[in-house]
Amino acid sequence: MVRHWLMKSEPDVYPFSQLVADGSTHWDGVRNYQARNFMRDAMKLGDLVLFYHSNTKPPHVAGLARVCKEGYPDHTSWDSDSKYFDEKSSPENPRWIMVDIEPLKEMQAVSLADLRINPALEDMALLARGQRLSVQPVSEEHFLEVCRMGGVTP
DNA sequence: GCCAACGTTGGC
DNA sequence: GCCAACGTTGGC
Repeated sequence: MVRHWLMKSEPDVYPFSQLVADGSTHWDGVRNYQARNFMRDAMKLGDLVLFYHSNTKPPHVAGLARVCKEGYPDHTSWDSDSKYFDEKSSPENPRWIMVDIEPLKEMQAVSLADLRINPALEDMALLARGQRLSVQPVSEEHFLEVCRMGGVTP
């Protein structure tokens, strides 16, 4: 079964266009346990991803991506030169996990405001007050609705 | 730039 | 195990 996800990236740091240019990327730097657990335990090859641009005006869903490698240790966690360095993580005992994703389709940007006013997305986790998970599950129904709003079919 | 919401840390 | 202090996220 293909699952559906939403992953946040700040476009100043890593925009969807960069993913398209790169062909694929490893999703390093997640340092939140809940998000890590999703990547470690639940994300599977071929799962579909809404690529969301946060901390920009306006925040929006920017494209569709797909998981192309399942969870494995995030090597930046034991790289003391990395801004994601965590002294409690090591190659022998990695604390943080990443997946690889690849671009699937570009889409028309769907702004957060447009998501909010769509009654079909009322229960979407992204829209819940105060939520800030950078990797989160999306129901198939919500996923397809966002795709429709962005003018793509997955 | 502000600040609400949330997660983590560490003293006790 | 509690909880205050602190740091981060991320919309506005």
